[in-house]
Amino acid sequence: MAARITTQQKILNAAEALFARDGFEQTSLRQITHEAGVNLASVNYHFGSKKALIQAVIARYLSVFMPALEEQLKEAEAEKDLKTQVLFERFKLPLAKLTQINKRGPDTFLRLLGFAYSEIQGHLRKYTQQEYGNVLQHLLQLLKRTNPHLDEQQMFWRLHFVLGSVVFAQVSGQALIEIAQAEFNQQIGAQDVIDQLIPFVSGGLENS
Amino acid sequence: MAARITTQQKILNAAEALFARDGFEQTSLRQITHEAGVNLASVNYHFGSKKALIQAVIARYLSVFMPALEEQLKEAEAEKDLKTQVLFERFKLPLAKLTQINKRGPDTFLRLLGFAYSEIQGHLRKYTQQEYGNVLQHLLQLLKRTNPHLDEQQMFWRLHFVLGSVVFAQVSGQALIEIAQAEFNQQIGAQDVIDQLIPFVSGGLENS
DNA sequence: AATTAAATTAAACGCATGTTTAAATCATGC
DNA sequence: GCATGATTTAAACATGCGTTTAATTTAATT
Repeated sequence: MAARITTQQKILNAAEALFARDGFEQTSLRQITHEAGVNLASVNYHFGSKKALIQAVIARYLSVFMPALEEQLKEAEAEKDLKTQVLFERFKLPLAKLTQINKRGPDTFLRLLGFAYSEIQGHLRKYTQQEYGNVLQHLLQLLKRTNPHLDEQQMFWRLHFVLGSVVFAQVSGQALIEIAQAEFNQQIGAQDVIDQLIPFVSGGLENS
Repeated sequence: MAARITTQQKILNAAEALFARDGFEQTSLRQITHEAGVNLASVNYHFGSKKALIQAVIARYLSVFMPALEEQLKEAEAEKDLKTQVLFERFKLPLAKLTQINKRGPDTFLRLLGFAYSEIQGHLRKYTQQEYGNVLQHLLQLLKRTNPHLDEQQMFWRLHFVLGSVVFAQVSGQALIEIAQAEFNQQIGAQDVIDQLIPFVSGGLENS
């Protein structure tokens, strides 16, 4: 078959863009189907429900991101004097890989993640844990190695704080970028935010 | 007049509890009025709209918190060898003062703040800036003093990351607390989360 | 006690949402 | 080329929302 875009793909593409821009609850199926140029009922036909569509959108990104991250963690594992910040830097490549889904894939993914965490807390955590629990365990193990001074409980909380910072930076990101651009008179992109974020979360995680 | 609870207060009390638990958009006026034991229409009669009710709920907390914070900042100002972490510790007292509104006031306030930032971004920022801009400026000035190695732009981003961590910790807080309790077999409260959070945001902000 | 204003009430309005239905259209395999 | 299954379509459905209305009850004032 030719590279024709199916209805399912049209829906996924329109949905991820709108979800990333406005959030899951703020985006209606009517917006999505209008944007995709398909019939309203086709979402329920192809995906079953809005909730299932959300899951499908996120799953598409996780299926690219997570294996790439695991590969990076394997490499980090081999480093002899591993530092927290260097470890976090290794998130950049898997993130960049998401351009293969979408030109603005990295931004899209992080914003989806942000909304997913603030809107449908339980679901995503469970799904990620179940599907990619080993990758997250690997990350935790490496962080323990770079931060032997932190006990289990401290590590638990700080990891979630790190996640919170990332998520917040993306969800509020666009608004903040605009404020920053006005304030500092220079062009700022999502990548710059990541570069600012990494020393912050590294310092936060490491602090004794 | 006696200390009878007015309809307005009943609404405010029910609203803040439900808002803090489920978020602003997830909470309907029908829930609120049912919980408060008043008529549905009374919200619009006394407050004008749902949006105005949200603002009233938040304003009640800010009007207690912000002056108390300003007082703390004045004292910090006088310290001779001020550290970032010590500065952040000064948030604890103003937070604790919120028990005068509600026994669970500190928790409630932080969760409201979290939802406010993730749901109605623009509004709150503008309102806070307008009403308590001087307090926030004071905080910024003290942070610059404890972190002379950071330039304007770094400080801008890190301050927002700090805010993001706090907000996230509260919004996802209850879910995380339950996970933590199951994992570590001990009672954990919102105060413990704050205690974990302070070294994290301090370290993140300071990191060179 | 009568009058006037404030507050409460039940009901309905208008609108947007996710979902379902049933008919029409398309594609595919025999 | 026709029959069968998959897909698309327009319409309606059921529900929940914030808000408004108009009538009633309560409270305060004269």
